[in-house]
Amino acid sequence: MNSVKKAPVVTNKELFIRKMTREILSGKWNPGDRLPSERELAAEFGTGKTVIHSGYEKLAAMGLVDIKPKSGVFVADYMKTGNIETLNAIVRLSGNELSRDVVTGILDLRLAIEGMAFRELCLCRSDEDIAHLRAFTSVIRDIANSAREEELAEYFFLWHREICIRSGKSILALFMNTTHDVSIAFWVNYLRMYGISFAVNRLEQFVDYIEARDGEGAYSLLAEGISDYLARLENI
Amino acid sequence: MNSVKKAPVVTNKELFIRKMTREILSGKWNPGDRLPSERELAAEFGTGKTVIHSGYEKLAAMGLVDIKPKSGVFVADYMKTGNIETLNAIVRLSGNELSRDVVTGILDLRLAIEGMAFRELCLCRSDEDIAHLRAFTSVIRDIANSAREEELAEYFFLWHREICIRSGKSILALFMNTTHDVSIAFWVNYLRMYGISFAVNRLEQFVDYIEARDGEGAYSLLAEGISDYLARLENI
DNA sequence: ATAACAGAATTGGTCGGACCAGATGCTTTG
DNA sequence: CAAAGCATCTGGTCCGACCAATTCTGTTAT
Repeated sequence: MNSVKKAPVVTNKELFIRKMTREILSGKWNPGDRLPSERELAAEFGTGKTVIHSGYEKLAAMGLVDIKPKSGVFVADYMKTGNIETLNAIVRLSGNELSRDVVTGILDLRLAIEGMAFRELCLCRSDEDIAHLRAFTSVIRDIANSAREEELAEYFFLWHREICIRSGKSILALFMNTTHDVSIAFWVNYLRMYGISFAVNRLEQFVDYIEARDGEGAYSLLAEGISDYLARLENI
Repeated sequence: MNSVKKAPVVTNKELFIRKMTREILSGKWNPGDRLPSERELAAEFGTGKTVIHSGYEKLAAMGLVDIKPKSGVFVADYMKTGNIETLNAIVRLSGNELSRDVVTGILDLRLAIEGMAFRELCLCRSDEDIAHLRAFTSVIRDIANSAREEELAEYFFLWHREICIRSGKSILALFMNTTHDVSIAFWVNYLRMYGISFAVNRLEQFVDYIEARDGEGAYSLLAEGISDYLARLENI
């Protein structure tokens, strides 16, 4: 667990992005507010204009900021006009501590998307699909005790993405990918709450349903698991 | 409200991005291929390294390219690791001509997400919600004949996004936003196929269902509309 | 007094070249 | 033959200058 990790150099660009993200998400600025010009901030940070510009571009990609060319940079109404990257930014900032509203929303979505994937997969599954999923599950079980928390969460994410890929509806997989950061935060929480062996057993139950082509069964298991998770959150 | 993003002058950066996007999506490069270094391309395009770097960053955000710091830039396996931005990039490049697979996938997703929003909204709707939606519908009807095709599509997109916003599940709205470009392409097609007045009448029917708190009715109308659209596509 | 207009100031967007540090690969060395 | 050392390659950051569109401001004409 010797996480020497990087962190040796924090660039001005990164510093600027972090500061603005924090200020915007904390509500220091309101949607519609005009932010300081690139030149002002460049002077304040003691850097060139390019650094600030590049940072603003990144913030715009996260949906936190609205750049009006030759006019100014404004705080976006990110809850209305934001995208999934915005959500990822929020998650990154708040670590694994998500508000219950956000968690509920995410899980509703997962149920909608992954539920559809389960149903489709049950209709079109091949023996090879089953074999692959079982092998995948075994791998997870094997590394369960040696892997780091986030690493394990990544595997669970990949397992469920595999469902979307093999369902034949590749768009669903693209959607799963966009929720990557959020999903990792969720799985870390989930694994802490239920324990690893419970979670792995769940995966095997899913495969059983898919093998039996029981789409409704798989869906119900997913729905039940999610509502139980939310109920536990209530009690905390 | 970003409607028209005309580029009066095509910058080198934009030129570079377009060229690479075209080459990657056309299959000239294969996933995993190493792309030319920033310096090489800078020389080829007769520009500085910053331009290429910034362009590569954009391509990475679109999920088309995988940047390995201090090592190289590689073509991403965008169909597996891409996100919705990738899809938007594809749509932008291919104009409004979408493959049937993509359209089907998108509509499945819309049904999953928006269907959930309709059901939720029917449970929690206020009189103010109804009034607002009716007013919105009227506005669309009024401008129907004077607005450009894309402009009108934008309004239909915003109307349906409003459903997600007012459903109370703000995450759903964020998801809708990420599919903006794709959705516009869809609506342009839809309006050509069914005509404007039919489409506007649909909106009013939805409001009627919401007012009656008939979530299943709204869902069925949406599902039936989508499957009819897909059936018509078959026949072309 | 007000409206229209010209030009100045301000804004984001682009650009090229310089420097940095990590990754790579070839050469030398034990 | 393998390991250490070093030259060279890579992307990442940064600066300062220039460009063009927008916005502000002060003047002029009605």
